[in-house]
Amino acid sequence: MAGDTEVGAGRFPTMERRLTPRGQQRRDEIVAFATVRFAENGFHPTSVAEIVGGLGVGKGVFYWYFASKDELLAEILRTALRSLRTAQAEAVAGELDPLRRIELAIRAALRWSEQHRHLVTLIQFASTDDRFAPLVSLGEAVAVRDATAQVAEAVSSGRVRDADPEFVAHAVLGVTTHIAREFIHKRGRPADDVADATVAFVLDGLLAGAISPVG
Amino acid sequence: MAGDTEVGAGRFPTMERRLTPRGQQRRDEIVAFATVRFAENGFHPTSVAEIVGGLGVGKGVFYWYFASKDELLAEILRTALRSLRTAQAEAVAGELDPLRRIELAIRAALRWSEQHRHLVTLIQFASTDDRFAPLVSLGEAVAVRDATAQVAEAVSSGRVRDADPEFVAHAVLGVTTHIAREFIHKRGRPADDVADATVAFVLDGLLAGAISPVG
Amino acid sequence: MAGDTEVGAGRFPTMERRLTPRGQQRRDEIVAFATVRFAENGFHPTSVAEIVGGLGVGKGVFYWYFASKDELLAEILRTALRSLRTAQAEAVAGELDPLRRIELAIRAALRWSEQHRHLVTLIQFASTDDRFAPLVSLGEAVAVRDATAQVAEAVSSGRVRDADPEFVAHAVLGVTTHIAREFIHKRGRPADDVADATVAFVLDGLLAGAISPVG
Amino acid sequence: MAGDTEVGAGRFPTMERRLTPRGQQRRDEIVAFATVRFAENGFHPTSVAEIVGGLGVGKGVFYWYFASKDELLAEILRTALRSLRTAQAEAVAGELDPLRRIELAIRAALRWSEQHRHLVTLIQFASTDDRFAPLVSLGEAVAVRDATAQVAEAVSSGRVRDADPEFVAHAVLGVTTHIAREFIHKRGRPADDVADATVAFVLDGLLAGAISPVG
DNA sequence: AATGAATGAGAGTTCATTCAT
DNA sequence: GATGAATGAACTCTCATTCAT
Repeated sequence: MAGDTEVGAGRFPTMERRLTPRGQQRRDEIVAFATVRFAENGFHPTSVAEIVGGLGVGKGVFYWYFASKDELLAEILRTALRSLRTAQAEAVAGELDPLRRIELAIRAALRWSEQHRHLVTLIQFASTDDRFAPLVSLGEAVAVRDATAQVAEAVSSGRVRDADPEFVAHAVLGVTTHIAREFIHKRGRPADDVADATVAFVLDGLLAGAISPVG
Repeated sequence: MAGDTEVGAGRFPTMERRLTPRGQQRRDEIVAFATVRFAENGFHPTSVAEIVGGLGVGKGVFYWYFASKDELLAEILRTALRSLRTAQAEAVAGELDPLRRIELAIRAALRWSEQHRHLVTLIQFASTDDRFAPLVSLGEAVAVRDATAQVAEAVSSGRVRDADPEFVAHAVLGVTTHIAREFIHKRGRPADDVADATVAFVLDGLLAGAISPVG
Repeated sequence: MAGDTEVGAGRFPTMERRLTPRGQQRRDEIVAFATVRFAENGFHPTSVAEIVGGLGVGKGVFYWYFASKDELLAEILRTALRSLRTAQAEAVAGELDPLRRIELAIRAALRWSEQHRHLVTLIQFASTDDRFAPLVSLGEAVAVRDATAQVAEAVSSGRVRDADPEFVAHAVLGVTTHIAREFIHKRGRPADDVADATVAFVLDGLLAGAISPVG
Repeated sequence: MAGDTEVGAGRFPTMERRLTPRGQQRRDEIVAFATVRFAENGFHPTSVAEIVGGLGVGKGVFYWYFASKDELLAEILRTALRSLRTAQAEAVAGELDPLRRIELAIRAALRWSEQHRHLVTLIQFASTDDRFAPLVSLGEAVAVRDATAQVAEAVSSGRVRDADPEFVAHAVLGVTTHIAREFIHKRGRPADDVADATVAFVLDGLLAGAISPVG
């Protein structure tokens, strides 16, 4: 994963402040609390007053740690995408087979989604807002780039049908994110079960393994 | 498409008002203008003042035709989802083969997305907002129900591998919507080209038709 | 006074809004009330809440008529400077003798200062704030330009000692504004009496007419 | 300069604190930095956070040395006015001729203005704010009182035309301060050149030394 | 049907000041 | 002496909505 630069570096510059352990803890509290509220209530409808009120602190505290409400969301997104990326990187570490890497990445994404449903909701919202969408795109781009490379390799070795690797990578991303929301979040299915079905769909589509051949 | 009831009937009650042709035109203007602004600027950041200002009318006009800003969005969504549904229904009309019906529905969805990118953006946003998400879910539910039925039929006739039809239907929906945004909206690819690749992915997954068998 | 263009046209664009007579009246009320408060309390210490509270109207009213608090001050300044300019222009109208024109302009300025002490205070404050100083400079520039021309003419006809006309014009401006504040505003002396002494000082300085010649 | 009492003793009581040399230096740094920021940015718009941030110290430092932001400005003003007064006193020391004393005081004021433009700006601002204006008035009063005495003496000896000495003193003050801002600060002219013209204007007005007598 | 005017709660943000460490 | 953290009132400004005309 060479060239993996920090995303969204230009916009929403992180507030650089020397923090004591107590300060760092406060900051984390704010992030955690805001993440839940943003996800459950929506970003715009959740006010700064609500956040600091919920934490029982003064308004100034918020602006001591974050330059703005936007910047807080940007930070949440950056952290979330980095976490997802890390989870996937760890899952595929050591695996050389491209198809297995894709499978492991899907499983990792679904497991991550199961554990971070609020972040998934926030990422989805962010991708609909012009100010935050680039952050999400950049975050996704890393995963897509990796998946694209695996597919390309599998295609060239003949183990995957001839298809545009980038297109296929996005198709996999689309399946995975939608399935996570629909089956893991809405219906509470276990990530691992959902992953089996997702991997099957991604590898075989509708037809492969069907009893009677297509007309 | 039996059982197709009007979605979201309870909430956001449509303002029933007898409108003159001139009045209907005004109303349509508002809907059209607001759709674009909501999609480009975001729903929350777009104010009613901006909408009426952009149309050069007074604020009263807005509230003459719509009970609230929320209700306007609800109406846009309802109309949009109905339009998509209609496009798909027309596309599959007369076709009896379940796999062909699915293919045609995908193609119709992509073509519709190409022509209504603002609505696609709005639908995506709406699904992240608790107040509007049910509307979207209900709208999607119709398409999913139909696709589920087709898949079930195809599975029972052995033409599709044994899989949970509803899961597969959602997988198809996930692929289609993500691909529409990524390739049609962001990159401006023609819907028909994208549709070919999408259908291939949905039917064959990664493996089918590969040269060398999987290890 | 050819070339007399509207000052400060670029910054602080006036909010163009069609106003009903009632609206115009409201707007004027705000201007009048704010002028007094700004002058007595200071611009920064006077809040918008104080203004609307004092008028017994809602906060929105302020922003219906003015884009911002800054813009309101800019408008007050523009109006004030235009009023002063007009008063001076009317005072010198028809007079051809350059020295008499200067005298009449001084008298007009002092009389105007007597009647608009709040505006004088505001102009002085504005000239200390980078955002508003250009407005004041531009306003003054008109008067200075005119005075400079009169002085130049008087110098060339030998009726005024050889001096840099622009410098002298500013010197006259400096005397007049300071004297207005010190004697008319602080001590409440009548403008006309003060004007006599001011004119005498400007024309004669300390020495002219002294009994014994300077050493 | 008998009767020269410390001005503004009642308000803004100076924080009496025994300071180490290091402490005194810190304090001076704050004064110097704040003076520039107050002058360039405005007093109200410049926050304490900005000042301590610019010096790279914590907020506590500020409040260790100054009771409040207002008190800091008061101190800056007091120091500035004392400095100006001292400069003038030194300039006229030993000179007995009243007209020469006035001339020397003007020259000293202009030279001081050239070297302390930020302070000049601050003094001007302070005189527009009710809380600080008395400080400035008191500071000016000293100079005016002295000038008034000189003028009175010159008038009684017949070397200056019969005029209200206090009025004339203020007229001189008005010319001098305005000219300093306009020609020294804005246009960067050398103080000594400007002083020549200022003294000429003050002594001769427009007319003295003109070629042809006034009509 | 439509307008301009008004509302006022509430938004995000700032800031002088205080305080525990 | 000095820090980072915290306070919370006050600030400017926005906005969905209502209403008299």
